[in-house]
Amino acid sequence: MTKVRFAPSPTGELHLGGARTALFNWLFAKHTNGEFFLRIEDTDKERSKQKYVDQICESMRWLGFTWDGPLVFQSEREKEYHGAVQQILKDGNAYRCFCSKGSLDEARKTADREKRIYRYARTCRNLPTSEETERLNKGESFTVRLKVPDGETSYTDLIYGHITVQNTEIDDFIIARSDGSPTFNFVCVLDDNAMGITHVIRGEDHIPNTPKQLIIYTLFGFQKPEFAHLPMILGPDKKRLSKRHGAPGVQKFRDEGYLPDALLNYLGLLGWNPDTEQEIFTREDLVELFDISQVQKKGAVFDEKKLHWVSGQHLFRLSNEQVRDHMTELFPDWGGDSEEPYLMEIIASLKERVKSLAELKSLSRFYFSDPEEFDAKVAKKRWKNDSINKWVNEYVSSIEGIHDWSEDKLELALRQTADKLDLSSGKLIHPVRLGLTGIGFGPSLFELMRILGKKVCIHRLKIALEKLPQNI
RNA sequence: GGCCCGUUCGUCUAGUGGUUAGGACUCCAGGUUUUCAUCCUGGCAACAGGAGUUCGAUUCUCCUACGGGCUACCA
Repeated sequence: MTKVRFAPSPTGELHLGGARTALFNWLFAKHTNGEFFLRIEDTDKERSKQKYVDQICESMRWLGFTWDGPLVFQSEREKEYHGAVQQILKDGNAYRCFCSKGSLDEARKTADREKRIYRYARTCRNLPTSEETERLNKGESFTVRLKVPDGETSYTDLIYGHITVQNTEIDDFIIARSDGSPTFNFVCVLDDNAMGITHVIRGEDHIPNTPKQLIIYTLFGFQKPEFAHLPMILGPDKKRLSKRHGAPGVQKFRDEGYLPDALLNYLGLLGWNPDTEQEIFTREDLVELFDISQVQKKGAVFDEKKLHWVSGQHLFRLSNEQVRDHMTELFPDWGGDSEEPYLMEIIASLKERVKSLAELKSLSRFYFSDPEEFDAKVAKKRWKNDSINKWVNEYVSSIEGIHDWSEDKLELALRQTADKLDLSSGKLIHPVRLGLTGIGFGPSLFELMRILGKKVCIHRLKIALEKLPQNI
């Protein structure tokens, strides 16, 4: 059975890049009927925060990425890591390094200045046991470095293909810091092995780490997983979208009213495509079609305009009830104490003209309260002079007598009024819309009038007749 | 600097040793619509450059350029 994991470090909220890595892992797991785990990489105690753990979990839930088994925290596995460090030292595949941070920094700077390639000089690689014991007894602090063997390391990436690195390019890297805590490349292997991970799917930025980790797998005799590296998500400047460069967190998209499935759809198509001309996919479609070998190798620029479009497509494919559920989840106050059927009418009239839940909320305002003000630009264009008052008044009189408050009747009344006044219907429709909603766009006038009801319409038009002429 | 990776319209992408290089988003024009949105029609717009292989390269190879990642006692 395939087992994959998403392993964020809780040093920030879940951002787009992380969300996509999680998505591809999740899709891969679901597509292969495997398991998907969530592991919190909190070995960096300085920067890891509980707040971010909570935020990441919340975002994962919002996206619908439920994980199998318990949440794994690296901070809870220190004993295992410590044992492994002792083991690898005992095996002679790692050694204690007494070089100070300061002297290493110095060596690095010197190499830079002299335009040489910096490599750790392996000063401590073959220290005589006596010297090592002596320095240990003196209480000198040390790190533990891996003894990188000669030769080369290669693997076949599920996305990038064969990758080979000469081991001479790999430093004897540190696997345990001077405070005894293990580093990423070491614990990553230990955990993936312990969790039985079969496929490591992560960002392209980990490609250089993979040979290091492969060496550790070999040294411990662990079974190696498959690796797949995902290209980066780029900003408009083609630079990696990262936290430092203001990568938006997943929660921002939720707050702006994007549906999780829309975000998933968009993110899925960013760097992957199932070789069809279809663009809109449900979560189930994605699971069914996902194939990691079709993932693109180059980074992809994030385009919010297209996400916006995808979002609109998803929104109008939902039933009115589904939209209502999303609205009440995101905006608990939305709709106030309005009756269910009223909300359904509202959603039906708006859902295909908006692209996000936030837009729906804002456009629906006039359904719940009288307009507080009238769009000045529209007023200037549509309510130019006093004769508008006369026309609107005439229409109000004509609809006051309507008992069957239907769109047909309302339209008939309007056309008759317009005829009587020798006007094109538009001359009357626009001012009436403005008076009723305060804005110059929205659903069909007669539809929104029907939904608002007779009493509200007449009331609002009377207010408008008083207020709007003041703006002329 | 070194190592690794990449390069088709502005963006996301499809594609083939011979195609009018296809689709989507954006943008523009027109149509529908009482408005907006939708919808429909149309338009702009790409194989990074050079050499080689070949009857023929966007497609295969090499080089260059450009872009990205890594180069920590971060992950």
